[in-house]
Amino acid sequence: MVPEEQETCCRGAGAMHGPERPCCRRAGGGGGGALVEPAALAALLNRGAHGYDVRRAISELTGGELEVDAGGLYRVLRRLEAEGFVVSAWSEGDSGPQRRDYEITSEGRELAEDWLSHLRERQRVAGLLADVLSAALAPSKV
Amino acid sequence: MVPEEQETCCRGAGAMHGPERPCCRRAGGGGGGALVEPAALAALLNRGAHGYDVRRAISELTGGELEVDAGGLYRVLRRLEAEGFVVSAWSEGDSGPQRRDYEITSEGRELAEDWLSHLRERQRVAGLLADVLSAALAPSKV
DNA sequence: GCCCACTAGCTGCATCTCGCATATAGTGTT
DNA sequence: AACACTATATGCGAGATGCAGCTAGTGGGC
Repeated sequence: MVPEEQETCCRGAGAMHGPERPCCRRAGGGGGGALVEPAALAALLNRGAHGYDVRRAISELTGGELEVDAGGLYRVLRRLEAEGFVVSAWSEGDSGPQRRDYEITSEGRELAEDWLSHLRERQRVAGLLADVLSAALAPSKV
Repeated sequence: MVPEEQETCCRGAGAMHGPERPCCRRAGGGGGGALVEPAALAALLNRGAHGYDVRRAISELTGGELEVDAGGLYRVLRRLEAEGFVVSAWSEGDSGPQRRDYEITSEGRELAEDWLSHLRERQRVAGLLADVLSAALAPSKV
């Protein structure tokens, strides 16, 4: 992993650098849409883990393209638990800082399926709009 | 008065149906990411028009898949003007309610190009995450 | 005359996600 | 002791969106 070229305007879900173009700047909030929650679910589908590990898993599963904020991830995990999509328990006996082990529930699995279709839909709409934009930018090149 | 049929979840940013799943519910804010601005730019690239017409144009260009909120659209247009990406003028002489005609500037065209690559990137990331989710959901079906 | 629908523009308000900074602990290293 | 790394968590502000509501002009039905 050699991230020398950080051209990616949306490294995480909206990291940017150039204060020039608002198009990128506007990725601040929901810029790319909700990504952390589905990413966390995907990581937990593979295997139960604690938050810090989930973060690493997300990075690995996506080839380092999705680096989620740790704070945000913990928030998402707590919320998912409050809504019954994951369960957690303090992992005891280990040395080191306390860890909270998460596991996905059957409801969480259903939620992941919903996310899947949702993401496909989002992908489709983004492509559709991109095509429209592309056509509008180069009408002569039809 | 609680609206019984709240089908609307992400009608604009990605049509959905299930009212239960928070995956859809969370489309409230940045749910599908910024779409109104690029859509407005695409509409104005085709031809200058007033806001209400831009809204119709967006709907038509996307085959009715993207129905943006009128209020939000006006807000976006005003902001785009404040930043120099479009210009507007009150259209006079017409009967009926006052209309503000918008036209895209050369800077707006550049912005649209940025949006294009941004959308392609977003499309790619959404697809990537969808693939990861898909693989995690059906590991046996490799 | 009165009410309503449609076009047209605009403003609040609530909600959601995200990134960055910061606080807390425990453990191991220098 | 100071520092780095793991691990969890909270505070704060920014952006984008949807919904409801307000102003105004025009025209149609009762």
